[in-house]
Amino acid sequence: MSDNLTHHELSARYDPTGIEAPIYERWLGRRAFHVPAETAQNPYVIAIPPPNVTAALHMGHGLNNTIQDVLIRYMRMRGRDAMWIPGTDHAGIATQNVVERELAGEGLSRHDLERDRFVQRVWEWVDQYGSTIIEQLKTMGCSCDWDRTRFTLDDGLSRAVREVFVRLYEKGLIYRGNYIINWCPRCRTALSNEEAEHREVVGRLYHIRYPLADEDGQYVVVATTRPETMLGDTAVAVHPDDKRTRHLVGRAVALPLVGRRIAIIGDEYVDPEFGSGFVKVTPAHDPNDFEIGVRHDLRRVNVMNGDATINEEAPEAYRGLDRFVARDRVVEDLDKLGLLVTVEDHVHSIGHCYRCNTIVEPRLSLQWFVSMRPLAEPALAAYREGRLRFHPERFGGTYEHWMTNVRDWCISRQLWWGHRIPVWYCRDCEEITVSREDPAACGVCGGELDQDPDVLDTWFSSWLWPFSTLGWPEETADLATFYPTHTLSTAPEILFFWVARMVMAGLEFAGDLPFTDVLLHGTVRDAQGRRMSKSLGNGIDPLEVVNLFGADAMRFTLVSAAALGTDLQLDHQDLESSFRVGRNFANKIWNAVRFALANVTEADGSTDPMTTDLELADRWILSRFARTSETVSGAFDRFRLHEAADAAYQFVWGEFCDWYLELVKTRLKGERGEGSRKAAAATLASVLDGWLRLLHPIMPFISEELYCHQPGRTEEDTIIAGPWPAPPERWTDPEAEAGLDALQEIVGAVRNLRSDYGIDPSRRIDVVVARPPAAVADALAAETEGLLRLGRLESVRLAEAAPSGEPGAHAVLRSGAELFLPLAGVVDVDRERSRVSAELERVEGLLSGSRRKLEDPRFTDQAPEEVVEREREKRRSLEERHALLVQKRTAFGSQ
RNA sequence: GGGGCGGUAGCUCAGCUGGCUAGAGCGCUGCGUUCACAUCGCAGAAGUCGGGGGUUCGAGUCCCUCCCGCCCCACCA
Repeated sequence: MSDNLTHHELSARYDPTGIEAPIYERWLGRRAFHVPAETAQNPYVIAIPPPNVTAALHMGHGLNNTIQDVLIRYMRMRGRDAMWIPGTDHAGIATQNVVERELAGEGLSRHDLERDRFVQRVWEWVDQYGSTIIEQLKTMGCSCDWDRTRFTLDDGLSRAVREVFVRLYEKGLIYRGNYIINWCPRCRTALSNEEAEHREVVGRLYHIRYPLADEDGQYVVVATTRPETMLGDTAVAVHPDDKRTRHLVGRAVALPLVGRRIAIIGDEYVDPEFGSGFVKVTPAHDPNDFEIGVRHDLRRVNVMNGDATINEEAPEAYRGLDRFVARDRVVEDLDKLGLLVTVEDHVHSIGHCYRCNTIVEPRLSLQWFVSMRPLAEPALAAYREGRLRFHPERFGGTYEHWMTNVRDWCISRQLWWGHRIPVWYCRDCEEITVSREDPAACGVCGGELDQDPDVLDTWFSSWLWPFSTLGWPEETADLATFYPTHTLSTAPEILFFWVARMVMAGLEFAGDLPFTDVLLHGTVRDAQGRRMSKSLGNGIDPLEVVNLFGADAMRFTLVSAAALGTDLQLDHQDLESSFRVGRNFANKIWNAVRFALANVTEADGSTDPMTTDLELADRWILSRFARTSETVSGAFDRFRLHEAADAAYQFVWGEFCDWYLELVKTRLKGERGEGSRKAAAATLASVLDGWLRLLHPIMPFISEELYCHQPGRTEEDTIIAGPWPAPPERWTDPEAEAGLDALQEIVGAVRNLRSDYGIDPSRRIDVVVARPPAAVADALAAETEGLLRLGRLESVRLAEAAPSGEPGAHAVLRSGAELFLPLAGVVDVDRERSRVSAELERVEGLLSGSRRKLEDPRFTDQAPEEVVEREREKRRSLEERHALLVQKRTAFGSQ
């Protein structure tokens, strides 16, 4: 709270500047986010998806971390020991790339520095820039337990990585082998299947003649999208049953340009329906060909270097050429030899490096892998047994599909930044040492050891995050108390990279699921629906938004725009229009409270409204609050944050401000007596306090600020710790709701007629309500004063019937009552006649539909009783209105 | 080649297990210096819920099919 600020000093406009930061400091000062393991009875835990240390905060982070903070704050107020673990990821390739780029600016490569100095340099970079995103989260209001901040390269987490590697190795689930992997020639490292992003590109399909060896003039035709790989061909395959081609099995072709004699083999892999029926086989550059090679014991000729230039395995003419230059050269040379048959455009999907977008080269390489099948089984079972849930549910299917078809995970990376692979090779014997501790010498022969130069995939530390952050493999109090965590909120694109693997790791190493509920939020897009990205320059900086409108405005806007399972659009060129909803709402809240606080005393806030002489409006708002409270809680419980935001918004703006405050204004001034004032003030104070709490998870700053301004509260009081509103059952009051509903309808009808007839807003007029049902009459009697004020009326009169023969405006209400505004000289008979006719027509339509339903015994027999009853009620109301309207029209007709 | 998502007012989207006289915000039109708020108030116009078929007493909601966007997965050269 701003120092000693009283309600008199609240400005007419909400300005979050100068309010948010001190509140955050106050929370920190009270250690409001910290939960000691020793005292946690009923924990609720979220582990943050650790942002890359290289990352700057973008709207995706804005959304995801808002969601997590909303859940954490909600649970904290509900009395849970809500603990949110923050931290960052070392992001192997991404971070190494950033620093290498920086070096390039100095004309250096990492090799100029050598390994140790390069890694040192990355650490310096991380120390300097690494924590900015964490600082930025604070600006957004994130209530993380900062004492528990972790980094994936921390000592503790590194220990966890080694432990896991060794355990998997000992279990036989980690192996090393020569396989075709995805290779990024720019990053010069292997990638996992997930790290190769497949995108459709228009390429070419080249049809090439391979002359039969020992058979002048005869040839076979193969097709390929990567002609340069022919330099590494070691066979041509046909389907063994293909009548056209099977007779050639056992013969050989002379590989053009290379001159190698290679066999024609029969293999089931070949699709006889496709193309010529002949397939070139390059075991070192294609996963299928690799498999064929295994079956037929073919040579594997790797024709490329790590940078995808052609190596010495190929004829001299091509050596040193980049793969795409070589491709053109090969095609050109084949053409000159008359061996190029056709070239056609061909759309196909090829892998791109997820970090630098370079086209990935499938390449034979010696790498480390994790066998995933055994790990996937329990992870799949957990989902199928309902212990692991996805929101929205459909992602469960995606998860299941991936798990079912999971392939082994290539975990070695030819990088320097990351967790070094804990494997040592003996210089003197064949022994491989895999160890938790760095070994001094070969355990078998005592020879010198060399550690494997590679590091692990960055996700190999991320998949341990929910428990490595809590101290695993040590049996810490944190681990015992806070594991398993509860909710994981993240973007769907890392479902496989991270979420699925965390489930496997949690079950395998920590003995339990890492979380029970996975919340996948949508993508933040720009006004044209494009994904926000640095390269498009269409991103929005959350800090800029916070500066302009405040964190609460941003958070509210994001939450209310992100319905479960949907993307959200924001206009980066018009921040005001994008975030106006939240900004205006914050201002509305500010002013509502400002007004309320000017009208309640300390005593009012501590009075239980139920002990006062409640009037209709009081009973109504208490009832509405009770319902809203339930809706909001239910929505949070089901991860439907947007619904919670929506319900709170509608209640605060549409009910509390638009109706309740308007209705109690004069009462608060004591114009209707002290008892009436007291009831209004106590109700107001109570409901206000309640909805500030409802809003706190989404709008933590303004709710905290205003909460402290309430009478009787001091800076010692905070809203953050709760409690969450739990309105008593007896606040719910259907009768009051019906009464106010009737009042609202009447006010609405009066306003409508006034507006229609262009009656000067300052002119007070009379109204006649004819034949109101008792409940409506009671409501009118209870709130006559409110009705007069809101309808800008001079008087309201109840009557048996609307005056006939008198010029005026008419409306028929849902209750069957009739509204009449005597407006001699204003109301135009023709106009009134057509109004009534139009209304009659509408009612007739509805009525006939309703009758048709009720006359059908199948409806009355089969539909639930309450539905039928509601329909009868509707018909009754429509019939009355219909009769009245007919009467009106007749009256007009006779004039 | 599989799988999924979306198509509801001019725009962005809600509408969950079928009961809706289909909603919100923005925009638009008209009115407004009512003492919390013009970052406001009041009123209004605006929808064949993508097309067609089906199930049902009843369909925006379920099924089939077609059209149009988008996404994910996949080793057809």
